[in-house]
Amino acid sequence: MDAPAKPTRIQTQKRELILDAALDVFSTNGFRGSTIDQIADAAGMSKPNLLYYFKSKEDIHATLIQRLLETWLAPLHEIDDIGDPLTELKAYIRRKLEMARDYPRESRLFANEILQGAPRIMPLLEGELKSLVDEKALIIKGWMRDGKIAQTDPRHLIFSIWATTQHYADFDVQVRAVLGPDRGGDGRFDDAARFLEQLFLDGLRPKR
Amino acid sequence: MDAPAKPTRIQTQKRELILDAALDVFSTNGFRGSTIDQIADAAGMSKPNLLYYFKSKEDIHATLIQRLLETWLAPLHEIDDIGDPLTELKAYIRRKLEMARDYPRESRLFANEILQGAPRIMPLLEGELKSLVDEKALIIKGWMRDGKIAQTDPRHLIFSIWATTQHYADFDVQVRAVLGPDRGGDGRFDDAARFLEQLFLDGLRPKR
DNA sequence: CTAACGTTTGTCCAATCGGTCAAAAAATTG
DNA sequence: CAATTTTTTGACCGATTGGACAAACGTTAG
Repeated sequence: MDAPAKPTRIQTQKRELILDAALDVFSTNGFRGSTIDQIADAAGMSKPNLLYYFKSKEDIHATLIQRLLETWLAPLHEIDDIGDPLTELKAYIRRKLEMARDYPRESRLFANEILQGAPRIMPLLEGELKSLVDEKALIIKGWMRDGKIAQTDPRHLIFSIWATTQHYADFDVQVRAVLGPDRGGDGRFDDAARFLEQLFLDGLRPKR
Repeated sequence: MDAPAKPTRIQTQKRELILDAALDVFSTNGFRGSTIDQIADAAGMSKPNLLYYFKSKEDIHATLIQRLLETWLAPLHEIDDIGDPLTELKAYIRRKLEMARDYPRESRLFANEILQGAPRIMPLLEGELKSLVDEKALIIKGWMRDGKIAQTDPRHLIFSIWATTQHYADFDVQVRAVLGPDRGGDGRFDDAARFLEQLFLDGLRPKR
């Protein structure tokens, strides 16, 4: 009957250590570009030892992806039609930007997966993600009908928020290179936050 | 003295064929995720035959990247302060969106490179790209001083245009999955164009 | 025809890959 | 302590990889 056999303290610790190292490696090299040896090195253990905790490279990656998705969609879940629409959207943009700042590795892991055609999470995109977006698009559409925000395509609005915020994680090296060492430092996320708020609220047309 | 020995007709033809096949393969699998055999298969020739035209996998990739960058920055080059600022920016957004539609493979190749830390093009980002952005940021800053467009950060404005347009190439499978088979079709770029124009011009705050 | 040159491929090689295994080393339990 | 279980590792395996090479094939010029 093979009971699950609850994990020892060492097991949970080491598994966590491996997952953190693997996130480093996978997020910068992609799945195929990463080797078990690299991950084992980064985790400070031998390859067979790593394979004692995870039965394959796929297994590590799958665990990582699954965990990622839970936290990744949380900000979108939080959108509801209770508060003020513009405040709600501003808060969503801010949360997404904070995630790009605080969890850039997760963002890049996700980007790598999508770039390569999402072979491992396609069903999830068409299922859970699509219905979540559909649901939030309806809320946004309601705001538009009530004249609370401008009339536009709610789905492309969501895309544009994803794109602009995740850009600071996924294209980090480019952003840093262009801004130079001065503003490539810590201030760039504050600058981005200010800019995005203005863009999404009022656009570029000058006031008159 | 080893003259360059001008290439035969077959050589230029086959090299082009290989580059096209390699663009397919590299853009969906990344550099390390792609094999010479895959590229050779896609080009309809044997591996040694391919290596007769390019001396290594690196060589193919480098050629591809170099070529990409020439065309990739062309739209940004075209921005000047002769025309009307808002029209100029609208045109830039449109051109970038058309490139995402017509050259998605190039966009993904670039994204893959940046995601992995831009190991092969870092100097170019800090040199050519940075100075080009600096130059255009100055033009945009001028428009802002003249009150032609709203006061904001010109560099983050450029980032947001890159992010929102390239998103439709790099995250294509996600966009399609979320929009569903109906709007995942051909119309999505038109929808995106309409949405982005409104976003960048007037934002989301309702008119009153 | 034949010599010269450009093109193509089958075969091979060393390095690296994901993963196995048995045996040693630690840790835990009685 | 000894017995048992968990953890760690060195050695190894078959498959895949990037690339080399020489031989074969094709084409063209004399």
